[in-house]
Amino acid sequence: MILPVDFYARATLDVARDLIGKVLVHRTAQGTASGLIVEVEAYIGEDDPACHAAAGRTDRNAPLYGPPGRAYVYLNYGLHDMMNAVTEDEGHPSAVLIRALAPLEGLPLMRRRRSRAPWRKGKPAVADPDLCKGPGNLTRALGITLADNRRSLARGPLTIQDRGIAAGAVAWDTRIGIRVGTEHPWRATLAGHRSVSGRRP
DNA sequence: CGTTCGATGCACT
DNA sequence: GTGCATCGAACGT
Repeated sequence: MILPVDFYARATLDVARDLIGKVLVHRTAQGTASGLIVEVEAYIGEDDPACHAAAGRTDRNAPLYGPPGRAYVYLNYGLHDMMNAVTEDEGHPSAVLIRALAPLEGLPLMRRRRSRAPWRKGKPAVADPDLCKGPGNLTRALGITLADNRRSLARGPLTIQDRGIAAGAVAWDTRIGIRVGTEHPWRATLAGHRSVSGRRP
């Protein structure tokens, strides 16, 4: 079942917690790829210094201010596309960053996309549990790009689904990879899962 | 284990 | 011009 817009129109921390164990699916002309969400981070409002809305509204972060249930995709470090799910109500800039998946469907397609990265030329193949480990890696494996920015997650080809998978315990700790706002325990992981990036509580 | 650093594009000052 | 919500390799402990 595809998660409806209502799922996202709630407090961001609740959405983050509930996204653990759901399935991110991307259908493209090359095929379908999907993975179980095992790591997310919440970015909440203009008062959160790590949120892109911290300095107010701009052309780039406008999707954060828009309706919930849309994708907010942006390019980071000139190399990596990051995918967020926009949460809360219009005018309340907040989102959940998808940071890691456990690969489910389309493994050969993911392997092909990962190995196509310029910096992986001539390198050994990525191990299956690592295909979607990290926010830049998962967008590459699923073929998610800036073209998906603002897309509704309630209609294909990019959706998040509830497949009734019984996930384990959710662990909370501080967000990683940021220089400000590190005090908030707004990173949720599927406890101990090996596809989680970085620290693994 | 840990820290450092280059690649790379663009929004923002 | 500066600084990233990164990745992966190189090097130090």
